[in-house]
Amino acid sequence: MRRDVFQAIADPTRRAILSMVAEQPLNVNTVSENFDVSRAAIYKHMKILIECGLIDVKQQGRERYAEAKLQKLSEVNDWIQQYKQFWEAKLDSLEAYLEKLKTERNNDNRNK
Amino acid sequence: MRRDVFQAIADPTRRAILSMVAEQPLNVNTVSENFDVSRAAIYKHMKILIECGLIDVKQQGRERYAEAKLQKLSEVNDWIQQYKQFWEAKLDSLEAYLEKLKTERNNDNRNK
DNA sequence: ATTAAATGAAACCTTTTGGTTTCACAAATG
DNA sequence: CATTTGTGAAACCAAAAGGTTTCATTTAAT
Repeated sequence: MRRDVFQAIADPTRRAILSMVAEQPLNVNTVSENFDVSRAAIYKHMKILIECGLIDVKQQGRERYAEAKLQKLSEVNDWIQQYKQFWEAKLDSLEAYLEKLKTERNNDNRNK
Repeated sequence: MRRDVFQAIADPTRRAILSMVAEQPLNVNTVSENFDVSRAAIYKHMKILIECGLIDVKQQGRERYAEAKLQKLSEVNDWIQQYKQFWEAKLDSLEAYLEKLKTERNNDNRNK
C-alpha cells in the first residue's frame, strides 16, 4: 500500500467523495448513494482517504460520519507551488502580448 | 487510458522526472541514468507525461529532448485552491491559540 | 424478541500499472 | 561501409487497483 496523498487524489471518485465530505460529514451509505458503484467500492475508496489522513471518522451510534481533514492537501499544494512560476510566466507574457495587440489596434483606429 | 494530470503526478518517479526536466530539456537516456529502472520503464513514464501535456519533445538529430510544459499543473492548482481555506483556517486558529497562550504567560510573569 | 439497517471485511475477478527483455530502425561515428 | 548510439514499440509478467458478491456483527426499530 503506497497510500500517499498524491495517489489518493489521483482517482476521480475519491476526489468527488472529498468534495461531498468537505461540505458536511457523511456516512458511507449516504456517500455511496451518489455513485453508481457498490457501497463496498465506495467504502474502499473512503478507507484509502482515511489511511492517508484526508478524512476522519466519528462514530455516532451505528453510523460513522466521515469528516474531511484537508490539511494533508498542503503537501500537494507545496509541491505545486514550486512550479507555479513556470506556467504563470507563460500566462503573463501572453497577457502582455494581448495588451500590446490591443494598444496597437487602438493606435490603428486613431490613425484612420 | 485515463491519462489526466492528477493521475500523471500520482507516481513518484514521474514527479522526479518532471523536476529534472523542469530545470533543462533532457533526452530519455540522460533522464534514465538517474533512476535504477530500465530506460524502457522511464520511456513509458515520459510517454504518459507527454500524453497528458506535461512535457513536450523537440527532436534534434537522433536525440529527442523533453521539455517541461507545466501549464497543465494549474488544473491541479485550481482544484487544490478551492480547499485551501479548509486547512489554512485550522492553522490560523492554532496560531491564534498559541498567541493567546503566549500573552497569558506574559501576564502570569508580570503578576509574579 | 425479531427484524432491519449500517458497517467492515473477506474472497474473488478483471483491468491497469509498472516493470522487464527483446527487436527494429534511424542517425552519428570510426 | 560497419558499428555504435538513441530511440520507439512489442511481448510478456507480477502486482496493484477497482470492482463485485457475500457474510458476520453491532445497533436501532417494530
